[in-house]
Amino acid sequence: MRIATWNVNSVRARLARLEAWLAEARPDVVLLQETKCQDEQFPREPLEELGYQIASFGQKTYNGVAILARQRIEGVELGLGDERFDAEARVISAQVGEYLVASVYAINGQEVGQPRYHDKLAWYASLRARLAERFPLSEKVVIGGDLNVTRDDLDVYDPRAWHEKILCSTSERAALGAVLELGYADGLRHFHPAGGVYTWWDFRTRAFERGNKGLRIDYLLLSPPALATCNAVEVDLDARRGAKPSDHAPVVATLA
DNA sequence: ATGGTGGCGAGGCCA
Repeated sequence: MRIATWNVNSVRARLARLEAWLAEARPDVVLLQETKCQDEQFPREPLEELGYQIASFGQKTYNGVAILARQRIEGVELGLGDERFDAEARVISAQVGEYLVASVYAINGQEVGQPRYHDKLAWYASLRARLAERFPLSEKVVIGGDLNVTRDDLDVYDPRAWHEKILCSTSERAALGAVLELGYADGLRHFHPAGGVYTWWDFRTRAFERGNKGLRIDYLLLSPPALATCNAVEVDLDARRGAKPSDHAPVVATLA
């Protein structure tokens, strides 16, 4: 069983890359973020032809999350159950076989201290409450997403440049830490404890091409039973190379 | 401090 998370930065703009990646990597479950389209615009047919069922929670222009799975997707739930945030399509969850999975796209926050930064911290508290209420840690839970926070400086190519900047501030890291403290393992860090493994590289500074000047802001969070069956978590850097990539690379967990 | 690129959708917003 392989479960992946990938911020594709528009599922329509990325369709050819997504199709090629699915055909080659053949993950069993894919948790997508930033699909950037309404559900009726979601390119279902070409992905169904590759053998995937689809559950999507989209909106016009921004955000959007989805679950692709090679087996039945059941019990789909949308949002956090929090009216302050559910106008934005940022969370979808479902049962896929023995796994309870969620695809999560955290608020970016724009800049430390800005209104959206405070929204982000409030959103994180809501996410934590939702997980505590609806995601039993005794189950095999896998939460994948662009969480838009580095866990610590091991996730930052240049910690001095990013010190207390957006994605790296102490309060954001504490908000993510409070989610992990529910009892989730940080899958990628678990298998790469030394850090230096990144998942996002800024287009604007050509941060990938200039030499892996990235951050790790994408996660696979594993409940204890999921961690117990997990053999590896890796970043697929090939998906960040070549023509028309997303600015994020997929993260893939291999589970027994 | 600013701007750099990319996506959406048709000018500016967001990342």
